[in-house]
Amino acid sequence: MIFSRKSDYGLRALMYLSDRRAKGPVTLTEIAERLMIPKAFLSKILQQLAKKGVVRSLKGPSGGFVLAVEPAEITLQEILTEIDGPTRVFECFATESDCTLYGDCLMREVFGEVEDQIGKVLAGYTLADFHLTPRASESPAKA
Amino acid sequence: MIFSRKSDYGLRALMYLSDRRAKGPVTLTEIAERLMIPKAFLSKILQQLAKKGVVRSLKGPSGGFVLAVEPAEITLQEILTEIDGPTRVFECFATESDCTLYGDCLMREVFGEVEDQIGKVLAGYTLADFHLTPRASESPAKA
DNA sequence: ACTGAACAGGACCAATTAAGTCCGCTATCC
DNA sequence: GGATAGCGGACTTAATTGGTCCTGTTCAGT
Ligand code: FES
Ligand code: FES
Repeated sequence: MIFSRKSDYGLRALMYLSDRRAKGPVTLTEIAERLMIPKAFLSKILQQLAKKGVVRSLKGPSGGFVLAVEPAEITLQEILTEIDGPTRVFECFATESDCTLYGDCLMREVFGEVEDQIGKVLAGYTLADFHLTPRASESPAKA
Repeated sequence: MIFSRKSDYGLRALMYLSDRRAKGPVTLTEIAERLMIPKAFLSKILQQLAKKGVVRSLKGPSGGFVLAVEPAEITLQEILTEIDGPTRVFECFATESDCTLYGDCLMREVFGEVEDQIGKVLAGYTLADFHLTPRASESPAKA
């Protein structure tokens, strides 16, 4: 699996925050319950995203998390990289006498290409493209 | 890491076999030593490739492994799939009430696209494109 | 100031998967 | 029939991922 469960959780949490930004901070507990994500684990993920500036966290009563970026301004690639770190494609273990160690093994080129293609796809989507349960639930905020 | 160490080992072993096919079977021991791969582990990998028909194994004295396909006829994608299984990109854990579970979440589309792109790159190379130590060593077979 | 609601962060544990080993078995060549 | 080479299943170890816990710290409301 290229992307971890952590990414799944984080991404969905961001969708949730995206959907209800402008409604004030949302608590960890709410997100975790609604999205069926282990609370303590999600806490870590959001902390991480907070440090990267993707979300902002407010302490104290009536605190919680709010999205700190415009949904249309952050790409899927950025999100997944913040959560999982850069996508490592392949690491060669060749030592002297195997492969073209001294220089220009084709492998490096091939896997670089793979990495680029992945990046290109992911950079083509922003958080604004994604929504949770677009047809069900929700309070009638705009309807 | 998308591709495992197993893939690295297997791929390099295939390069090795590719370079010296037509020189008769090569023993596991030789490959393992030359390529600095744990012998017992490489054994498993080659067994697996033998079952898939990528290499052929000959038992007994003067046995060993030979490539069973034309290097130009097998793509990188095929090789890596035989070794690591299909590349899984993402698995969503959404349950009722998160995401568009009921149907058409964009995620599925995005990650399908990623998978396609990876496949496309890897399918563009064949084993014939790769060689070990092209400039060093080797007996003067064709030189 | 005090209380209680929230997040912060470090240490820790559990589950899964990847990597690697062992050993008795089978086929083959001479 | 013995030495040589691969087979295959069970096993162990190491690494990564997923997840918990507990002790802070911050802050709104009183
Ligand atoms: S096979 Fe690893 S660098 Fe070429
Ligand atoms: S976020 Fe998982 S299916 Fe949509």
